[in-house]
Amino acid sequence: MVTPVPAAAAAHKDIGTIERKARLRLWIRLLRASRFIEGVTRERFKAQFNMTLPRFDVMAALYRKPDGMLMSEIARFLIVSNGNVTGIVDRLVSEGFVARSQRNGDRRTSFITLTRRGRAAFAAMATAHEHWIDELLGGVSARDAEQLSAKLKSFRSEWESEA
Amino acid sequence: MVTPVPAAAAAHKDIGTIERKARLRLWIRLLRASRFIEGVTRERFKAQFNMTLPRFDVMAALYRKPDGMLMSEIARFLIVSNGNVTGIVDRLVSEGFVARSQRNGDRRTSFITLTRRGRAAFAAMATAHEHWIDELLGGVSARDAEQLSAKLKSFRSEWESEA
DNA sequence: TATTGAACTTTTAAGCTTGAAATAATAGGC
DNA sequence: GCCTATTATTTCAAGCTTAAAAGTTCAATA
Repeated sequence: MVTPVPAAAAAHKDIGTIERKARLRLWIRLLRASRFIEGVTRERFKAQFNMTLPRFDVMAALYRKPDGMLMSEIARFLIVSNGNVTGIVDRLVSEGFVARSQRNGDRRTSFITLTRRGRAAFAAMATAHEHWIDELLGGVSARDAEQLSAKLKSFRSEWESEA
Repeated sequence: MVTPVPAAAAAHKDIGTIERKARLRLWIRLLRASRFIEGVTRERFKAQFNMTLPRFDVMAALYRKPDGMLMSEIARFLIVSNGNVTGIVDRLVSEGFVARSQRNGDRRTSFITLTRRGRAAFAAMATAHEHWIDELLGGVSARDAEQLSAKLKSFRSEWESEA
């Protein structure tokens, strides 16, 4: 006959299940926080700079690489599809923020670069953006932010090496 | 004349700037991790269940509320626009996973509920989803996950109360 | 050099997303 | 009972996103 042990009720769920639920909860909260922050920044980019998040992201990627990037490099860096980048770069070109420059030797590809105007516009937006994020993440101490960043960095590189 | 003090070069940036940069770095890493995880889960939902992430999200919201939700409640819970939910619920209705039921007394609104079929489909998908997230967040210990969840929870509620 | 396969990009269709405008119904004040 | 403001939803246009297909160019090799 089985003797009931009320205090051990939690043991009905094994350790794996408890861990799994904890990670799922974390994922849901991460997602909600991301959506919230993206919503706020999207609105402000639109209102103050007439800019969208995807275009800002592409400009941010290009800002780090004065010599330019290939379309596929931008896509990989931003973790989006190639076809996606085509449309966004098209719009940035028509706005005069980026340029496609011919690459001698390979006519399949071109280097995408920020124009002078694009660099200036990005610098202004990036400053504002940095302050918005600082405001929105104000509840996170610099120390926590560093620790968490490091954790996320290793998480990413683990996966990237497999893929 | 200013005496150079090489060892104190970092002091040129004040504390505020350092904190701001740390939070920005955190945000960028959060965003990249989210995109990566969403990419993996999107593929698997499509391949294994012919389901999209937004539809799964709506079903997850409804699963918690057997009595149903208003369109605007779903939108608020998922942090998306009202118009967005209309299209997603339309498709879920046509797939037989959710139903709109008349609400006596207010003809503007209806309660959205999961159908029996929707509940069964969701239960299967949710189990798979939970395991995918567990796998993808395997590098995060249950303890870390709990701590971080708590941090994110308070972050959200601070903001929600202001908005 | 002709062919074949790989690399890179664009196009396409379907679906997601937003913000704003349009619709519809309710509630409250007169 | 009307008028008005409010509430809730849908529609719409523009843009974002993906996966798959198609297009273009290059590189290797027979």
